[in-house]
Amino acid sequence: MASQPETSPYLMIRNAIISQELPPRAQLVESALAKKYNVSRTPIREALRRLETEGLVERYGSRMQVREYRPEEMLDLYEVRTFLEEAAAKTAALRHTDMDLMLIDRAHQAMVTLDFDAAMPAELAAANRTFHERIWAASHSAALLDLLDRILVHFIRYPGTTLSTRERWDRVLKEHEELLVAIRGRNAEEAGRIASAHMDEAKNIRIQMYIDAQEISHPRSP
Amino acid sequence: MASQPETSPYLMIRNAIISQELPPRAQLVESALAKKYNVSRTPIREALRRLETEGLVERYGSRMQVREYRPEEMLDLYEVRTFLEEAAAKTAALRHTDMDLMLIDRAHQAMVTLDFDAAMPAELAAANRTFHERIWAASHSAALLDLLDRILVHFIRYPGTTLSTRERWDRVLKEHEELLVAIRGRNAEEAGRIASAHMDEAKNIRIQMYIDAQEISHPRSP
DNA sequence: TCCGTAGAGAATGAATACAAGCCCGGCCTG
DNA sequence: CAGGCCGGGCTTGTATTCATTCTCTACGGA
Repeated sequence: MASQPETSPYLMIRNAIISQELPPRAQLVESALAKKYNVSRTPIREALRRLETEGLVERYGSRMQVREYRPEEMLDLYEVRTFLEEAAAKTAALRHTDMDLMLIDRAHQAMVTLDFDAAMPAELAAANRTFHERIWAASHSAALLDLLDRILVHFIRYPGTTLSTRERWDRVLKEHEELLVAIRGRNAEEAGRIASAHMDEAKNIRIQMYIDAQEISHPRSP
Repeated sequence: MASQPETSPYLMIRNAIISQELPPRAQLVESALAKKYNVSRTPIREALRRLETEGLVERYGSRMQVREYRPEEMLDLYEVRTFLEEAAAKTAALRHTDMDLMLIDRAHQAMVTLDFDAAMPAELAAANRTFHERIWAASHSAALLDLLDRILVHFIRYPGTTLSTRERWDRVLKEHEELLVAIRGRNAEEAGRIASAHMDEAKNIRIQMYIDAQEISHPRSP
């Protein structure tokens, strides 16, 4: 099976979790993983510990398994992310340099010129992610970046994107534009307000996606 | 030297860093630490990795050393903590249960009845910490608690407390009282505003403490 | 038939052994 | 004398072996 040690066990296990090859509640047995990835237990242990501190893996006693999210955790994650995005927008408004503005603007222009119909969903998501990343960077706060990294790890486990309709995409562009203007004008309160509302929308779409998924798997009326 | 394996190498190294026994930029050599704590390199490695993800230890190439904070990082940490405390207060206002309120109130009463002059600074700090922890708990957000844990790790490395004068202590009590009222009234915006202002004060005191320390070690006029 | 216990097996935790890379110092040459 | 190259030792990374704990199963007795 897997034989070339191209990447670290950490990344391989991480990818296996994200791709659901290792589904939630899957048992993570060191010796089995060691055999699968053709390394000894030592690097596997290290990878599992790291994944544990990231929160992708959980221990029950001494056994470890892939962490399973409950629906209400998704809500928590979105709410906390909303607070962090608000904080990043406020701080970016106060601390940004001209170079930061240029980078944010470029990311914004890249989104504007993207052809929604021709682009893959992953491309849309990546462009959107870049825009947000550049705002985080403009906050020049290592502590804030650290927390954002930590919280965003959990988002990669949710499939799909909240940018799937043209209507939503256009609204995102508009809100990004407003956010950019507020940051450029060093209007921290306004930037924070816009960022917060922006994330709230994403949260609501996510909730709707979840409800729809539930309806499909457990239809109320046949 | 250190011979009884009472606690984990992780905690022992951590304490050594906090107590400055291992000062900033101290080289962390696995074999040396293993010998010092009478364990093999394996648990030492594990401890170092964990401390690395916590941000207390940093790697330069493959070598590891105790992380050194620059003054502006302290500011970042306080600002981010302020955002998180604001978020926790807002969320606690919305989500608290009656039990949460009782616990917060008890922590508050414990602070009120503490005799400022008789108490040790560590006692004052601990009582204050408990009050804040109960508010975090009342947010019922695991994600928020996780981020608070992560950011607060860095605060333990700063010596002293911002509660050293009676005037400050009384003001803290007053603000806690207001915060408690806002949370009880489920007034999220007000609670967030109070918590934010409360942390801003602590930040400013911290900055003043830093300036004073600088003045002493590098006096401007002899 | 069900409960309790004992034992075997497997999993993690720790220690030791082995491999590879890096840095530093000394030596040699231009 | 200066600069570059080579070698040795130290440090981290990985593998392997040993110890301990925990669970699951099977058997025996009430």
